[in-house]
Amino acid sequence: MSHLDLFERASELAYRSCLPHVSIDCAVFGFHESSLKVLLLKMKGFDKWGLPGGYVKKDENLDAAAYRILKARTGASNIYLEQFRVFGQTGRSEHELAHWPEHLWQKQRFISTGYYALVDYTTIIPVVDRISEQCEWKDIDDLPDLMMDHQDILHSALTALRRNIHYSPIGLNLLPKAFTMPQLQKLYELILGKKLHRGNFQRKMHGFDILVKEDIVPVKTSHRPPIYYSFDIEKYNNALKYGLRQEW
Amino acid sequence: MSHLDLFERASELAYRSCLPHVSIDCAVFGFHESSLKVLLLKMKGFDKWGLPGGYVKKDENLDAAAYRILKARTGASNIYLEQFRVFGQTGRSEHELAHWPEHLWQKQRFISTGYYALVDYTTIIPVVDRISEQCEWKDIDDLPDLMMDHQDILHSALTALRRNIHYSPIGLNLLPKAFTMPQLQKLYELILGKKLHRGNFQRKMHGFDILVKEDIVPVKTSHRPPIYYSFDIEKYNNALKYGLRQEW
DNA sequence: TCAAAAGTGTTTATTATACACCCATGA
DNA sequence: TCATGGGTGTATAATAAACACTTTTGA
Repeated sequence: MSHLDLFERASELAYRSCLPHVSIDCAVFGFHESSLKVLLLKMKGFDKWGLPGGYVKKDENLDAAAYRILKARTGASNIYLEQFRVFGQTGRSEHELAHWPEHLWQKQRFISTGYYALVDYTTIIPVVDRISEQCEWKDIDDLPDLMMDHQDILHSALTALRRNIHYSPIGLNLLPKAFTMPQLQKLYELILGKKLHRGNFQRKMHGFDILVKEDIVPVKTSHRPPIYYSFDIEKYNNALKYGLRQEW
Repeated sequence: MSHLDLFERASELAYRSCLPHVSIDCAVFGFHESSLKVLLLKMKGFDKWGLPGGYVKKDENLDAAAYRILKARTGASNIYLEQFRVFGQTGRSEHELAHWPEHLWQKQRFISTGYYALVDYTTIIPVVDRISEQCEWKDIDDLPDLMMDHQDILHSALTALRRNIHYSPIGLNLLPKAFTMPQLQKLYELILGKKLHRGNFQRKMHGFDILVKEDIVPVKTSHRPPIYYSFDIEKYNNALKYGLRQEW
């Protein structure tokens, strides 16, 4: 089946079941090997990458649609999602879809709600579906060309994430269940975009009283193995209500 | 003409010129007589109040629509607007419009983008249009019953405003061109929801170096008349980039 | 003389930021 | 012995928060 046929099919389906003019775009963040990653996909027939997204069923809550879209794309449920901005400029997709036939659903003007998602990199399996040919993690510092206004959306998501760092359980959602102090620090440094003082960071984190030591056999190293921690979720959430203190 | 006839007319017009399923709701804040006000209106045929809102023309940017809606409602252009959240639950308006005929535009499901606006109370003239019978400032601490989920939206707007207080030029937009230090302090106290220490507040504000003394003949008082200030807009905006320091 | 406004001085507590050590661990 | 991680002590600077006092102004 040609790419266009695929999109024709998707178009018909969407006309029947989804709200016109309303869409969702998601910036899915993950943390791996000391860097921040974002889940991108390449649609068949496009040479640029894009954020995963989709449409809202006529009878579906907006948030529920975002969950559904991400579940299909990552296999994971219970994903941490945060709405951060609406993108409603006219002509957002005009240039990109110039060669498509007018009657296609995708050619409509869309008002897109941007969500960012925080996921545990290790538990996600990027899913390539019928209309995409690749779905991969890309390093935030080494992004490919993005389609439409997805560059803006992603940048806006990162800014929102940074602003929310003291009010969102980013550690809980971006790290594996058990993690080390250097990992946690690195994550904060990446999001805040600056180096933090190791000793003070450690003291501060322990001061919040949200970390629990885990008995985990460390991987073999040629030096002292790190201690593994997990979050005391209740205490974590409680601490977040007041904000984990700002500034660094 | 009956209320329903009016809405029928509006409905037809909207079907022709607006994007279906997409709407805007605005929380317009003003400051007057030591209290925070919000602009509410009462639609004909309803006994509850609501936030001003409207729809997006097929060829209009989302932000532009919000400006247009507010300009029509207040007569003011150059209004400070900030998008803060999307409200996309199903059945948001179901209960309220239960008795309306199904074919009306207004009976659709709407995904509504919430904006908050900061305006100078003294320069605004609330406009009653064809479909509303009242448009008035209401005290934030003494609100009437609100229709649909407008209570939520308003609450959410206030929270957003509070979070942005150090990053938005709230003084510039909520106060008249010339204002006094006690007014400015009162405004901060209202938004933050707590008393601030007068001496420290004054010192801090002067420390930001964003205030300019104005030569204004003070109103007659039986005590020392206050000094009038205005903002040095350039310095104000510059200071906001780094945030006007948090916490108080 | 009073009430509201303006302006400063000062103290205390808290926090951020740095620097400097110490020790532990496993190849 | 080295590299990395874990932990702590301490000193300084900056800031928040509180209290107090003085002065100004116009009725």
